[in-house]
Amino acid sequence: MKQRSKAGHRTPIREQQRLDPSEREAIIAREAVTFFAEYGFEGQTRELAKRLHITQPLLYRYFPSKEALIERVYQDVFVERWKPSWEKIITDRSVPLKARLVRFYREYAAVILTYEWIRLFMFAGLKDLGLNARYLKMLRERAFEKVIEEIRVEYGRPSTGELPVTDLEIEMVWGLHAAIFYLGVRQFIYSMPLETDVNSIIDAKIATFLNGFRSVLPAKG
Amino acid sequence: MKQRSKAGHRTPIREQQRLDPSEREAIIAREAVTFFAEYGFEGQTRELAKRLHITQPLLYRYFPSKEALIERVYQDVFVERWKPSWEKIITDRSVPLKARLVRFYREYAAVILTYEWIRLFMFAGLKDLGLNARYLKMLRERAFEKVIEEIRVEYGRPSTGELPVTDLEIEMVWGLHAAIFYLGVRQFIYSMPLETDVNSIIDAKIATFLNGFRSVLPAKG
DNA sequence: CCGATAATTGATCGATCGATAAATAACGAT
DNA sequence: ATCGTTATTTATCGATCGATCAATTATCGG
Repeated sequence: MKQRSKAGHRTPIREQQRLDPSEREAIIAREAVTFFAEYGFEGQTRELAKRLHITQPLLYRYFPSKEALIERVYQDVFVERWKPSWEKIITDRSVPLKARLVRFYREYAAVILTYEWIRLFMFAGLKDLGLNARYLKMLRERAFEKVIEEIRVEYGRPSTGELPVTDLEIEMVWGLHAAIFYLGVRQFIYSMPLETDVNSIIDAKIATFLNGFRSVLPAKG
Repeated sequence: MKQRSKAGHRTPIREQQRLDPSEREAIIAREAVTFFAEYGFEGQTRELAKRLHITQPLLYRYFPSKEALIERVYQDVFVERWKPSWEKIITDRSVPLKARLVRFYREYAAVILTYEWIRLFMFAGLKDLGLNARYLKMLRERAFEKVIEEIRVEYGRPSTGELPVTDLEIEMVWGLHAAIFYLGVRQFIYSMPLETDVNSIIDAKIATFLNGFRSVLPAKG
């Protein structure tokens, strides 16, 4: 009782049937991102195949196992979406510090405050795997510590090379990160629409962040 | 190949066997909390039974379905652990405002910053169900709006009865809540131990929160 | 138009899940 | 002691899961 074409005869309607392997693989990976973001990693491969209008065994021609497909999702979302240019934005001292932070956090927020990113990151964390710890370690090294260094320089304090980042300083940065991340949690996990513009909130948070940071800065060297 | 008693003969060791239904039910519910917090709601009933040293069908004598058991977990964690005294703490004007907030948020944090609470709340959110939205609606009415009202009074502004809570004000409270909640996420979802004392962080957050709140207060009435 | 290649499907396996019913055995009352 | 109640276990069902393999058919070069 198939209905490949409407009236039994061949229809001119283009129903793409056989695709190039590379194209099919990309389509599967793309759909897997939104699928696992919605249902979690226990989402069934049959359901994913249904969304793709293909049969479930076809998935296994392109990915050796469900776990391999999930790894691909991790790669596409958490690795590929990281912009190396962010690190340049933070350290570009031809731009005023506050403007740099605003630009970085706005761009970063635009990437992570999506249905896929937030939910997949949370699903991964609850499943453990250490993926989150690895990602946040990178985030700390490539972004957070640079932010602290730039603030130190701005206020004429010793470099993080001389005096390592303090617990209080890193905690301040975590607090800012928490505020932004939580906007995504409210939207995409709690299903509570935000009543205020995200960029406005970010700007305000950065302002109070910079203000509060002065009280945790190490003494002048 | 059972080993009910060590050497085949009846041992004097007290191996509680038959329990009062009320007691057994309580034990099951208690273990279900930590079990589902660890594995999520897709955790298998057979695994839960193994932890309880009982057989899986016994669970169905006390709970008609797995879903009913999960509902019980929600009740025990998100409803039973709410302390009505918190609302009194916030509104007790014989105590200075800042001291009230510190006390409330410390006590509240002590309840929600646990492995069970944080993870179950997140699992529930990802599964939807509307539980989170319901809980946060209650949190907003019973706590957040009271906090705002007290700050309004402190600074001689119109009551929330006259002038409803503004988006900016509620956003400030969300920010404070986010900072505290995220401490739990870091610990119990990302498995990243905190390097700073929680109460110290809360105190600091409240200080900057109160400071920042003045800039979003409505004009004097 | 034809034949080879391979993308896709149909059929199915083995394990695992929530749930049910009947059998067993622990405990209190008499 | 023994008898009835019922907490608990044993056995099992039906559905569903990830995964495998052989059959099918769309597509392209000649």
